[in-house]
Amino acid sequence: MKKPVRLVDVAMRAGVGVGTASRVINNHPSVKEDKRRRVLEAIEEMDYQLNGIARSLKANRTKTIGVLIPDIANEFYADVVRGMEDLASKQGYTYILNSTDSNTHKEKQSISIMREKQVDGIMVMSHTVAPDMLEDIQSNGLPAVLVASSLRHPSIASVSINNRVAAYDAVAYLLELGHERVAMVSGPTWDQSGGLDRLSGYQDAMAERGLTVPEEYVQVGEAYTYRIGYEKMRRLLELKNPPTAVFLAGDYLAIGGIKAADELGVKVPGQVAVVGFDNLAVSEFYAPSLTTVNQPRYQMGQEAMRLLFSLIQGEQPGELAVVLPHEVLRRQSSGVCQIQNH
Amino acid sequence: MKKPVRLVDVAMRAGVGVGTASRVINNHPSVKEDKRRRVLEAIEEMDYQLNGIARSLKANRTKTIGVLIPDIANEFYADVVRGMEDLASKQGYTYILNSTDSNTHKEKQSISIMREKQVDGIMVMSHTVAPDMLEDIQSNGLPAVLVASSLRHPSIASVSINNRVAAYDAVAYLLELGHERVAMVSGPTWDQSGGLDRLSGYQDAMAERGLTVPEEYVQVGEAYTYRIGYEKMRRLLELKNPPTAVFLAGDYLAIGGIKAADELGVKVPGQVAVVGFDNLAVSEFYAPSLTTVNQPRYQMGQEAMRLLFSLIQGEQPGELAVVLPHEVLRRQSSGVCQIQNH
DNA sequence: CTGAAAGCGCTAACAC
DNA sequence: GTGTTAGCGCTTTCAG
Repeated sequence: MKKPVRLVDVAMRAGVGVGTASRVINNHPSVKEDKRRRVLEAIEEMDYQLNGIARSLKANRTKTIGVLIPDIANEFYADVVRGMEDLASKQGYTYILNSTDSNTHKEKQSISIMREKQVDGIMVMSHTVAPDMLEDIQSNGLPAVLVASSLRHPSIASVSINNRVAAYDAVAYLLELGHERVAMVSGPTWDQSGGLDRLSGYQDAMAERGLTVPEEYVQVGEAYTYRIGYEKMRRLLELKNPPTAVFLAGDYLAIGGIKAADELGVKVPGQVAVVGFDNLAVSEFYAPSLTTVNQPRYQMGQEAMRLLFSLIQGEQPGELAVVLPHEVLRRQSSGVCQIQNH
Repeated sequence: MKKPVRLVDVAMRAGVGVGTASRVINNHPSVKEDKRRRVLEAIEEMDYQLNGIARSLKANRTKTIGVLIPDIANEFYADVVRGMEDLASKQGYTYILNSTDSNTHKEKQSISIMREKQVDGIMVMSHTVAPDMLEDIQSNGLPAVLVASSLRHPSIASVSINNRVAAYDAVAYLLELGHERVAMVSGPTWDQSGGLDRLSGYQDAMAERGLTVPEEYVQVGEAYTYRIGYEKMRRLLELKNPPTAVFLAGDYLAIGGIKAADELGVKVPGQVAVVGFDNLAVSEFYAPSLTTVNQPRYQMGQEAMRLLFSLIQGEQPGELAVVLPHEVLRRQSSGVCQIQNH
């Protein structure tokens, strides 16, 4: 563990001043060619590694983004993060991640840590942050972008899909197929995850067709997990008057639901049609493959990063609230049993 | 965007010197109670936020860990990372993540960036890093831990399972069930992902029973994806003499494989038994539920972080190469069709 | 117990 | 063009 080489050491070896050495590593044009070469050689010989912390202190800029996320182990968010990362690293930025488990306390703490680490901007996917928390962040000069959240605020940048319309489209598709007894397993309706929007979309589609929804046809899930999908679906299928189609507001829910049907001996899509939401990778490979609503996750991440960069650079972004297109992907679980060719 | 409050500002307001203010925020006992209170009040009133960059520069420590990972969007790695994160944040550490796509160039670049950002230690899950790269890192005084890698080196800390034995156990289970025509879809055998070990485990189990393995029974996958599992399985099932059981070295592979069987009208487990590897969340909810080998991913992450912390603190860890236990989870896809109660 | 001051490694303004 | 130097915000001796 030898002590690290500093820029002064390099300059000394190259026989120049630190200023010149600094100019070389920052590509300032005004350095004579031979000196530049000598500095570069010294860097090479001494295996010099720039200290980014010192640079950041001086520049008051860390080239680091803070990302607040409910849970990195959730594929949906992980995909969004990957989109962010790919764009960020292209610009020389890194990010620090914090799984908040949708826990307001952890969120506050994370934001505080990110502030302490002097991140240049914040991505908020955690869906229990209060708007005033964001206001607070922004007013402290820290750019922020809301991602995949249904929270709306005139002065806060955001990237998402239109959850209400997406859910509406999914349910409309089931109705087109001729179903009338369509039930829904929603996600949480009390946070900003879009659960409430999706529920509204469902209700709108039903109402528009003049279909009344029995109370027990709406099962509100506490989270978007396999297990909850399993449990809620089980409850629906054991009704005296079970639905012929179920829209589940997440693919994890939908897969858990199909599993429940499978165990009860209820055929999907034969006896009950199933539509999910998100288009996670597995949905294509589940048996039956899952009809679902695609959210462009990777693209959301990229778009959000683009937005955040313009905010960081003090530009006025063209559109503050970016809404990306969704798409209903028709696969086996909803009943049009076209076997796809992989 | 008002300019941030510094510690001097706080000290001034509290009517003390910066030194004293610094002692207060660092909980030094030697500060008179009234001054401490005044400083704390000033901090509160001015909404002071410590500048961690300045602190890090002085302390030569960032409380940040660098994590090299093939792809954060892969559930396996994401789960490990979650384990790391939970332990790290408990100790006040954050982490920066880099998806390397098992690309040596990106790995080198990531390591360089992490060095520049002065991380206190590195987690390596990326499985194409060369041992000498790690040596190099360590000799520069940067502690590193290899996670879920089959790379072995006497002086490098690591956390993993025994992939060879785990695969052996999985195949042995199929053989116990009476299968003799057992095929395998492996992962990459040329990197350090454990693909080669798992293949060896399979071969050992077969050889031990005196079973010869037809060449076409071993399908080497280029990655652990659904699609590759699908393709390789299809190839196996279309053999003139197809296997009665298939061990696929990852759950994504296995699910893709079951999908292929489903499309070919081959019943799982009726006509072909399937065993996967990893025990990803979906494996329990696939229909049929997937018999698989559990890797304690979350725990691996925690264990690795524990190891890295002791390295960072300059301690001699008890065991440099931690091997965690695996477990064969018997579910539906291998043929013992016990319906589990969820 | 506490204030003053040096210094972490870098960049940029200033002088030559 | 290039060397010198101040200073980013903090911690930590060193005096007192």
